[in-house]
Amino acid sequence: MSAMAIEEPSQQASPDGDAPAALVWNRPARAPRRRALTVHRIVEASVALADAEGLDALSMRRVAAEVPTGTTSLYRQVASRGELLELMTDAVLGEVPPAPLTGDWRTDLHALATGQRAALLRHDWLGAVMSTRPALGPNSLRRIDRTLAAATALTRGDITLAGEAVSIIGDYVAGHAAREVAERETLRRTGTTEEQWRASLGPYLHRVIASGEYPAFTRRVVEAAERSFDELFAAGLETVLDGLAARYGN
Amino acid sequence: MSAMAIEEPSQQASPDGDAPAALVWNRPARAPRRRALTVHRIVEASVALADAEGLDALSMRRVAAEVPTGTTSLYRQVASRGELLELMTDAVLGEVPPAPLTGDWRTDLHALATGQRAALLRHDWLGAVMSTRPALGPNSLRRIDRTLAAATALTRGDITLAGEAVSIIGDYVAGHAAREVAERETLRRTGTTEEQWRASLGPYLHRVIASGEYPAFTRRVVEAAERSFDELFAAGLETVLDGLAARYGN
DNA sequence: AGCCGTGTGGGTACAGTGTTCCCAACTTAG
DNA sequence: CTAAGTTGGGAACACTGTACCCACACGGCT
Repeated sequence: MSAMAIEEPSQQASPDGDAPAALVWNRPARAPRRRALTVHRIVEASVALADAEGLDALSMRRVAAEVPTGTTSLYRQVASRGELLELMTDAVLGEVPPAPLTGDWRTDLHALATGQRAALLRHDWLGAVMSTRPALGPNSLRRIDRTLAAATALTRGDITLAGEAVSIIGDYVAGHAAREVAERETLRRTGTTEEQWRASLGPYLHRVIASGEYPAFTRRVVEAAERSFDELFAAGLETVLDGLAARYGN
Repeated sequence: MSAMAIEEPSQQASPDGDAPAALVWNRPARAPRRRALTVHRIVEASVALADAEGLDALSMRRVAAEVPTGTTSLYRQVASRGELLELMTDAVLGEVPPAPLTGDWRTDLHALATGQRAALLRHDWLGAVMSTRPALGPNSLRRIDRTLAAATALTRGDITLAGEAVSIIGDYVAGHAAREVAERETLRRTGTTEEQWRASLGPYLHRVIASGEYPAFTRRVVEAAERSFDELFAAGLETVLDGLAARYGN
């Protein structure tokens, strides 16, 4: 995201010793000196790759090819693929820092939840990683901290109750995003568009409906109005916030 | 679960033709005739294996070894590993059929949500699978149908709103269970007990706290009372149901 | 009674995975 | 100009899912 200007650690940087600079730049053909292999560069390439092709495509060899570097050179910067996933998680959680709190718990929790959802949708692998290993990096902690602070305004200072509230919101957001991402993932995996997928489901759905064993489901499929994920999330989040207000709040 | 008694399709079963039965049982050493390889047996073994050793251990070769049969014989009953996962999902969703509805939406939705959570906790791989591919098997549909029916009592017959409500509850349940399972999974992966894990986190947590950048998180760690997952789920579910009551209800 | 087509079980092979061990090459210090 | 040491990367190992193909046992026919 932030274009970090990487300084070349060349001889010019040395404070004294007027070396013949012109000659330095005329070095063999060795390229302008390969940038050092850093965790940052590895994580950046990994996030781009996972965004574009999914977690399955994120093999160490593919990452190395994208950086580019040798496969096993990665292991000098990163202990394992798992650790790389953790670094990626924290990196993307830091892309958009949480806005400063307004003091109104409902506004603040709404904004934080929406931001979390945005991150989960922007990187569809994020949910899968976070539901496997706990996110403990600084960016993750910052988000948790701000959310707790916002919830404390709701629970009138009770930190235990604030923790409960944060868990409840977090669980809902994670669950909702997971379902939305699952649908995308299915389309990608089967390589179909939404219409094609729906069409391929058609015959089976008809049999299900014809069986008469699922009357409510049938009504749902036949009668119910279509709801977008955005609408559903908006409704769900309001519902949860209403519940929290009733339970803890004023 | 249900101990299905599988009939041996031996020659004895053939109605006529008094074959010399004694000789049949004295066949080479070919065993008393191997049970036929069925999807059922494969799924059963797969569920057991995934429960015991996790999804990562569920390779086709391991499954075949457990059944037992040859690896590639599995592909005659099951098209791919993905399809096997779908079959496993529906199998475990059918283990405990949903109780008949009482008519009180709150009681019914509570029971259905609790049952769903129980399934997700009983098989810790279930959440990961369901958040990758949509569950469309008969047992899954039955659960969805019953939940929709229960929610329809809340929304006074509006099936669109009932669909919303079901999504919201489902998302919360899935999110909560995912977090609980993630913790278990982490312990298993690192091969530590909860205390060991906490201890290994200690130094890092102290640095985090000492940094002073996460005041609310620090309060949470230092002051907040411990909440079990069961307590949290109970509180969260009540909160969501409260919210639904306020939004749709009477 | 003998035979033959059919379908089931399974071995081999291929392209890929994460990771460890080791070595070569380049940079810097003296 | 040499010595030390850090960094990059190749080869190998024990795995993975799955396509292809081949034996073999059984049911129905002649």
